[in-house]
Amino acid sequence: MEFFSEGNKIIIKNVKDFDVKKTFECGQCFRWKRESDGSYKGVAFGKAIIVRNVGNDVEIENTNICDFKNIWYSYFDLGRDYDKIKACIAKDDIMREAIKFGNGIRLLKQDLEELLISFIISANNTIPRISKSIDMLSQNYGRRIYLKGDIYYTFPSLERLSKLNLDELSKCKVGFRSKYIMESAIIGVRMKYLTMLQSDEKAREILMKFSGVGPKVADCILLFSGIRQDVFPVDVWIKRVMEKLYFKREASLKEIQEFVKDYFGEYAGFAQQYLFYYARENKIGV
DNA sequence: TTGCAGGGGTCAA
DNA sequence: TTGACCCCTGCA
Repeated sequence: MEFFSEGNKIIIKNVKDFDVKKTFECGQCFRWKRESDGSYKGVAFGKAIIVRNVGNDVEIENTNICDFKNIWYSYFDLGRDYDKIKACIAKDDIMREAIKFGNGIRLLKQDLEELLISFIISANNTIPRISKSIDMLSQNYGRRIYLKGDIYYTFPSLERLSKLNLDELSKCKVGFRSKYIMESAIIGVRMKYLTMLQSDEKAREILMKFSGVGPKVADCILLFSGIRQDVFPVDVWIKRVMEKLYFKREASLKEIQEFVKDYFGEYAGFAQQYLFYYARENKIGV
C-alpha cells in the first residue's frame, strides 16, 4: 500500500477492498454522513475528516501523515488482507453471493467507549434514532472541532458521561436506555481503562456486566473495536437471514452461534458483516 | 386524522 | 421464558 500527502489530504493509492459507502453503511458505525458528491464526513478518535473513493484511490481530507499513521491506518483496518479473509469464509453459494454484494466492506477498529455507549443505545431502536441520539450526546457533551469552517463534536468520554444525571441523558432522546448509559459510564470509569479488554480472554463476560449490554451488544463491541474477529453478533436481521438461507426453519440464538463457530471459524465476524449488509440492502426475510 | 405496530435487545420476574 | 420498555416513524 502506497500513500502520500497533498495539502491537507492523504491519498492512498490503489487500495483494494475499500468501498467507502459500503464500509460506512454496513451498520457498524453511526457517525458518518453521506455528502451529495458521494464522500462521507464524520468524526472518530476526536478528529473530523472527509473520506472518498477516487478511482482506485481513497482520499482522506483534513488530516496529515502523522494522524494517518497513528489513527486512520488502524481505524480503516488497512493492514489486513481481505482476499485471505474472503477465501476463508466463502464456504457456499450464499456466502459467495453476500461477499460479492458487499465487496469493499472493511471492519473499522472503533473507539471502545464510543462503541459501548452507541450499542447500548442501539437496543430495540432504529438506525436513524440511534444516530440522532449519538449526535445529541456529542453536541451536548463532546468537544468542539472544526472541519472546513463547520463545527463538529467529538463523542463525549465516559468520564464526562458518568457525571450526567438521568434528566440530562434523557434530553438526548435515549429513552429507557438513559439508566443503562449512566450505570455503564460509571462502571467504565471505575475500570479505569477499557483498553484492558484488548488482551482479556474474558472480554465478552466483562462487557456483559455493563448495564444494557447483553450478548448481541457485547459481540458488536468486540467485533467493531477489532478485539475479536470470531464473534458473530445475532440481531433480528442476521437471525432472519440465517433461518431463511441456512437453517430453512426457526433457529435459536445458541444454535446459530454454534453453527457459525464451526462453519466460518476465526473470521465469523466478517461473514456476519457481509450477511448483514446483504440481508438489509435486499430486505431478506422481511 | 387517529391509532397502532415495531424497531441493530436487555432486564427482571 | 415472557412482557415491558422511550418514542418516533410508517402505514392502514
